[in-house]
Amino acid sequence: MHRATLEDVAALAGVSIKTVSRVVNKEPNVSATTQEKVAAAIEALNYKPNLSARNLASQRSHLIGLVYDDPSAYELPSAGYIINMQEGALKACKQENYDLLIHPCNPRNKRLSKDLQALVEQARPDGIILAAPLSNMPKVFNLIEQTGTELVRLSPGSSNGGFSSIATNDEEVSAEMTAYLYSLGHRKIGFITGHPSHKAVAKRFSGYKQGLKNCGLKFSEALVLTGDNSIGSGEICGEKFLARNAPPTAIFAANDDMAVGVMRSAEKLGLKIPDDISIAGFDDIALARQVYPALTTVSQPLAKMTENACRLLIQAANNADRSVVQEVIPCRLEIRETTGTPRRDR
Amino acid sequence: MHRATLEDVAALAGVSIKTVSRVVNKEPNVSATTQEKVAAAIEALNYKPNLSARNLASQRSHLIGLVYDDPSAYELPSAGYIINMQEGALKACKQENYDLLIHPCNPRNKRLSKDLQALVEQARPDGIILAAPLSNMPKVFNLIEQTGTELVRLSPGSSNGGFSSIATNDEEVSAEMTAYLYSLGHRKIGFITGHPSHKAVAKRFSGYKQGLKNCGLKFSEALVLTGDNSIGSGEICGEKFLARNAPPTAIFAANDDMAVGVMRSAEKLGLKIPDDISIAGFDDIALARQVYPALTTVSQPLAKMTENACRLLIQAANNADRSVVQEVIPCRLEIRETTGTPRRDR
DNA sequence: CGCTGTTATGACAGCGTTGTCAATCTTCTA
DNA sequence: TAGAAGATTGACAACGCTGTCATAACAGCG
Repeated sequence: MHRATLEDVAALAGVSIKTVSRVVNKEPNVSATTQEKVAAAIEALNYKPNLSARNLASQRSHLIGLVYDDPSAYELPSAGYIINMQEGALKACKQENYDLLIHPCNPRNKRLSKDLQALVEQARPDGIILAAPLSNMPKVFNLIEQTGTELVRLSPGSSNGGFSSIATNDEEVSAEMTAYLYSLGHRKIGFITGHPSHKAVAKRFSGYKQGLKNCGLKFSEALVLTGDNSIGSGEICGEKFLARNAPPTAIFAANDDMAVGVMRSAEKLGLKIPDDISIAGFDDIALARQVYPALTTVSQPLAKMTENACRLLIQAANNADRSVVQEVIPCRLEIRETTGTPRRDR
Repeated sequence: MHRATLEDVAALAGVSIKTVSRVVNKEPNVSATTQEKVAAAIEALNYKPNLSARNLASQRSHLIGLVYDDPSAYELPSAGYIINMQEGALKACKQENYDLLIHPCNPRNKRLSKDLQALVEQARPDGIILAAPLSNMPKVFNLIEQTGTELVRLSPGSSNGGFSSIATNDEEVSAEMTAYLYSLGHRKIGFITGHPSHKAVAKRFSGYKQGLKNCGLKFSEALVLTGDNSIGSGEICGEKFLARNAPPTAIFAANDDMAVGVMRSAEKLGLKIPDDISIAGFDDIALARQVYPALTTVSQPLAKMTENACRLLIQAANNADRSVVQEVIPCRLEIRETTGTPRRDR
């Protein structure tokens, strides 16, 4: 099955291939009548530009690479996270006539550098989106920078002046969640922090402290336990909190998995959620909606983040405009069923 | 940053570009000494072939399209499903030096045809993998066939002679699960079937019937309820079953979501799983491992399926060998904690 | 030693675009 | 109305590779 080329269209429209190319690419300085003739010919022949030829001639690949932690190396709950990121990136790519290359990779693997180099040097995407936690590994983003490929980091732990990034307001929204718990009547709000390597967790913790301060509560080390981001660790921390004589009336966990763990520990003790204990998480993973009662949490605008990142990269590819952009997109409190007014008698 | 081309390598090695091309593509008839010289030059210049140029010249895109139902149009639990499919396809692509284009699409959208046409005619992948349930829509696969793009259908409801496909043994493994419940001592095994449009569900139901037969139990309509594949419908069916005077001692649901619904209904009634009631699902979604107790289910070799599909397509692209292959990959029983010996006193 | 058949190598023409630059045609200004 | 400025169009050379075909080198044979 033969596919129409510029030449075919040009012949039918009675113009040169360059003029057709101009119409296809919406370049200026083509008369209205010519445009119509060409458009008709394109329609008649169902002409679609050949991407390989276009890419070769224009020295661009019209490809964006989305690089993230390989989920098959872990437990699977991160799937929803990845799908959300893909969704946003796909949306932007589709609109801009780009294609998306997904590239899960395992940072614990020694071949990581080779692997990334393969992406950059083989497929040669016009830009790369680097998701957390990879976005916080200098080894990774320096490698990409060296190749000269445009880069946007997602949720960077610390803003590095040299790179564009899209971040969320983890700290502020954590303070907001704390204030929300306060507003329900809670005065003893426990916090479960997570693995320290996860930069976002540190921000959430500091947001919690700020939130207490804003409400006029004072921070107490006794109300903080440390987990490792897993459901199991949340369960253990939950048990510790709830075994106390005067346990907190609300527990805010730095991620959803740990919050679900706390829910399990409460169920085991026969406590009623949220009457006996309010629980809040962070991330809004799919599980947060699937547990019963549904978990109050913070949802991150993941799709929006990758979408904007894509747009940034495509813009840079178009303009050769290498300005550094650092955007912050706010998270949203997702109030569901695990938070409520504390019991009078506690 | 200038990238080495064939010409650069050829100059350094003192041969023609065609010879370098031969070495790169492992074509025959290059002397050992020449090969070494060229290999050294490639190494020295860190030469990587330009895919656009290669694709343009060879009339192939070295791209595989993975087409599946858009998860953002639904609830999100399907994320794990998609990630698994991507995983297998990525593995095969990486090995064969192909790239993967992911293409979620919404079959309820009127622009579906346009959308698929855009994929086929713009990106021009060398092959397309069509996931269920899209793989069962003639409108969809006929459209792709018309474009002449190589196609593999995943889990086709009915084998259509004209297309290659990768399927699972849903029927057999459902019989196996039924037999497993029998072997635990269950003699009254309920089944919850799902939305009839889901072809796989019908196969699972018929497998259940076959399983009963194999065990010498006789099938009874009274032990079958119909849900709609959702958690909620599973909960309702569970309530109906468990409210009976002599409820089944085991319930096998046609998918995990409904099985989780049954778990909820049992919990509400204060029943202990698996002592009071055994529950089994099908799919092995992430949630199956996250609920407590963990759900006994059937896991589908999704990654393996897409991996093989990819291989098939790439082979076809290489050989111009258009033979139709219909492969069946067996599922695995995932025995976890929701199934056990039935109580004596029931 | 000349002939044939095989192996090894290179020259060169595409592949279907885009980018550059020159040519032509209009329109406007003085 | 000549000349300048701008708008419109096309010729042609890249882009970096693969495929085809011609040629060169070399072996085996009578």
